[in-house]
Amino acid sequence: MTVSLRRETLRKALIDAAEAGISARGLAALKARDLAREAGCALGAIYTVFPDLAALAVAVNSRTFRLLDATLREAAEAAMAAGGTPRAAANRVLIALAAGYLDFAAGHLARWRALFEFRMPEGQDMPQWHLDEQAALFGHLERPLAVLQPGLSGEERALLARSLFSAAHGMVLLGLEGKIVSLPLPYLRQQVTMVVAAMGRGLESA
Amino acid sequence: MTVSLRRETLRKALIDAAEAGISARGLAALKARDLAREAGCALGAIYTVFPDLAALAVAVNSRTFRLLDATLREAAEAAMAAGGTPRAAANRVLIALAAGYLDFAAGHLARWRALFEFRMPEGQDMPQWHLDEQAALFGHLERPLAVLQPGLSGEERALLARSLFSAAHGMVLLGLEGKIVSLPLPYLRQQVTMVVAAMGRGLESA
DNA sequence: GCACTGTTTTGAACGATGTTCATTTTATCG
DNA sequence: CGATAAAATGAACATCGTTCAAAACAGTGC
Repeated sequence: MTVSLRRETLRKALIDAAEAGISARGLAALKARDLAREAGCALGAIYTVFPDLAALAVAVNSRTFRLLDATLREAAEAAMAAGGTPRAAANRVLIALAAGYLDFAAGHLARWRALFEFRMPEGQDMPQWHLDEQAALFGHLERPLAVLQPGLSGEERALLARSLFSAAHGMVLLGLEGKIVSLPLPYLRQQVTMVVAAMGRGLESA
Repeated sequence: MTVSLRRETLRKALIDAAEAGISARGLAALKARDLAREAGCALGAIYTVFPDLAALAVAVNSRTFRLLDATLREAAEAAMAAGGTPRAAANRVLIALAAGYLDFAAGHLARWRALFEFRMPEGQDMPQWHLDEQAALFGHLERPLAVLQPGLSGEERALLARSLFSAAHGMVLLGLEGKIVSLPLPYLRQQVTMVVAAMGRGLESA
């Protein structure tokens, strides 16, 4: 009992330290010895709680996904609440989701990058529960799409949601890539909303 | 004279070995000792030709960018040659570029991934000539966009080209991500062309 | 208290890695 | 050929993630 409590405490301390390190210096700076020092434990103690550093990185990414999920949910609800026709609201939600995604990425740059930079070590693959967390993000898009494209089957809608998310993700990714040469955030946001709006119009006139 | 020839030979042998290694086992498997063995040189010899392994990775990526550039040019020309109105041709070119990009990524998966997985070591940044190679890809999109959106300024068109490329890149990236859960290529190609076509329609009706 | 036993924690040690640089080899020239 | 400069070499170093024999600890019976 006390034992597992101690382990749980250490687990949290390690995730906290890893999250802080990633936020400050990026995923590549996740070093076992730094973590042990930061969390106040022995080097080997890390491996009594996580099988390896990859599992710790997944734990951090899982936190980030949950935060992103909450952020997108909030953005969608705010856009939905503004009234208007269902189609207008749905279009607003799509744009709000894209803009919200961009703002999240820009506002938590290092942690957001870690979501996609991270690769499982050779031979292992992502735990299913983490893949599910990722897939859940697409769900935010499916609701407005159901309004805009009521003729689509559930599977078709899921595919389209995935594609739209991916397109927005690409714009955010390449838009934030170079810290120096990249666009100022407001211009980038304008581009993202413009393209998403164009996709919305194009889909309606399909 | 003979000296610089020998260096040039070694340089090519190293890039060849690195390219083969990346193609077969990914960017993460770029190991100095493997390269030296493969290229038939001493470990230290690598550092007489490249300042570090990052520079070697950039050399490989540069090759890949040139190959991608040629592939996209070919795809655009083929789509252009099919005739029809200028607008129809331009729309075809946009779709052909997206599909061509997808096929390139799927057909040279590991090398294509290396283009975007690679990060410069702390403190250094990408050589400008390599950034230029990347930016040149957007140029392929600017020509059809000039037809579809003649009212745009050069800068606006460049921005839009960048955004459209980024959107397509995102779809390809996430579409090819999971080796297991990912879509079969034909379905993915259909999604990409569908979304790109929708963006084209949406932009026309802006 | 103490001895015995099983569990948990620890950090030195291991194997890999990128990079350096004293040493060795090779080339050049008088 | 001998002397000197240039180039190539690979052992050595610093830094990783990870392991595991040893030490510290916790419980139990007497």
